[in-house]
Amino acid sequence: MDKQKFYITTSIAYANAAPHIGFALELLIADSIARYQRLLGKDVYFLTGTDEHGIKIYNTAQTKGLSPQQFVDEISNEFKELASKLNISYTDFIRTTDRNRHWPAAQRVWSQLATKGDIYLGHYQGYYCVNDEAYITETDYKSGAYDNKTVIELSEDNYMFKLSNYTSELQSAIGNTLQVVPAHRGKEILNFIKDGASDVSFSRQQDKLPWGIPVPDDNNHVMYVWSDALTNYISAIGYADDETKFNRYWPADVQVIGKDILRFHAMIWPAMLTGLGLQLPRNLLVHGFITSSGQKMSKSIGNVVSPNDLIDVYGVDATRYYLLAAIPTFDDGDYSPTRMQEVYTSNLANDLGNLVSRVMTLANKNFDGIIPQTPDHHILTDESIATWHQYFEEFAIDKAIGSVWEVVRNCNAYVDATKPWELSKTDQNAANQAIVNLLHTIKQLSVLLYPIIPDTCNQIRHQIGLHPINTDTISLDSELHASLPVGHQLSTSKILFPRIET
RNA sequence: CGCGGGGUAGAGCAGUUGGUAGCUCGUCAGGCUCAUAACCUGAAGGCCGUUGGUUCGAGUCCAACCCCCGCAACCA
Repeated sequence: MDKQKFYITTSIAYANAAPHIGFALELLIADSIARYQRLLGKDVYFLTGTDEHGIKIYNTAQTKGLSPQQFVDEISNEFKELASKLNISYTDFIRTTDRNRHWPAAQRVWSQLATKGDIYLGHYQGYYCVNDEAYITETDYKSGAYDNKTVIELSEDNYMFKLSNYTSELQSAIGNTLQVVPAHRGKEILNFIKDGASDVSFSRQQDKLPWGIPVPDDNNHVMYVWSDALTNYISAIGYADDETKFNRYWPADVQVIGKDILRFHAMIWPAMLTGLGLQLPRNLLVHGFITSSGQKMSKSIGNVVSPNDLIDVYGVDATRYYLLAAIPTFDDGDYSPTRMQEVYTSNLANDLGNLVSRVMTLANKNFDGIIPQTPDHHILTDESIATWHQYFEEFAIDKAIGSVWEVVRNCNAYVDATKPWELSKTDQNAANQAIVNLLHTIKQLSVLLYPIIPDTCNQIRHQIGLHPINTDTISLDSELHASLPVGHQLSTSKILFPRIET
């Protein structure tokens, strides 16, 4: 295997509730990057998964009368179903309850850090809610949410991780060996640790947290979230049991996360890796949150948007398009039914769908769908292709899509400018030429948009008589530049995005 | 209090090193008929948060202030 590797991860979703649209966004960002990298011919390893330990899960399972394992099996499946419904091209799905792959790796990480002296027995001081049987944060406590419950302040033995030892390493890594995208998120972290990072607790007492990975050599303790969940990124690729695989794929090229878990991924995780003597992930891509009609999504407001509902009404690709194109990749974005309808109708049905439809009809009417000549004009310029590449390399998915849409609009303008239906009355050859030029561009679009709306791209390719994109064998250059051969037969035309009335 | 982000046409956003303010959607008016009543062209619409400063000239630099959002460490 001489292909260049590309390792990309999403965060692992916490398996205590049904999938949220925010996680759909994260899956899609990662998926579009993974697909793009495959177009470049790389051997892409795309990891996602679920985080299945912790007191919340333990308690929720009890409430439902299920064992914790039964419960997380169910939830984990829901996440897998969402991923397949969204057409996510992941290559691996890691679960933190996986005792064959994950536990040994997490325990190995622990032992190595302990041997190095980075883990010590210290004290956790904080709040604990007796009713919920859960540790809570000071912020939670002060928020008022626990006013009716019994909250005690406690101090107990916990294993701590010497994050404080790694302050200077983190400071020199962020923005260099570890790129935080967008860069201002990195600044946020640097600012935060400028007076030094504090140690974090790595374990909880087994009697209070019965659902987790045992700490090596101490039965009274169970791993707390950081040492457990963060290691998924290396446990999945064989940190404990497959050195060859591990050496091939680590370090990760991109780790996609939400802004809520930035600190853990930009501080604790790189510190752990440094302690283990491993390289840091090259990029940490931080996306924002989705608001619902301008408001924070919350159950109490009742404005939570389910990714499944969107897919049911608009289809996978329209959902993918909305989340990737209409939500800025690096910032918060808004979802509203009105905007969804607008984006669907305007961009997908009118711009793209109608373009394909009108060109197919022209091709059938003018030369029975049999390609009569080769293109002589490029609507898609090399410059546009370069821009597309650049945005994908920068992970600015929304901008990459925007650059392609310019081409779509240029195609529509080109149809109107050349007027093949009029030309054909006086100069059939010129009319055919314009149509061939358009078909060639549509073929190119089916490649450029593949990372975003893969099904649609393959449908377009089917209509113009081409095989689906096969990223195992693709050569991006020839796929983009080779024209449909003279004599090539197009297939039948079909509406890509039917109008949806609401 | 502190740190980070943001305040630009009705809405959502771009605006590189300072030099006549752009894009998408929406609105209005034309054009076209190949197409999913789709497409194309044009127009209207902005004291670029406020005030002061630097400059021949600032959305773009400096200062102060106002408003919105996030973070404020164990939230899995």
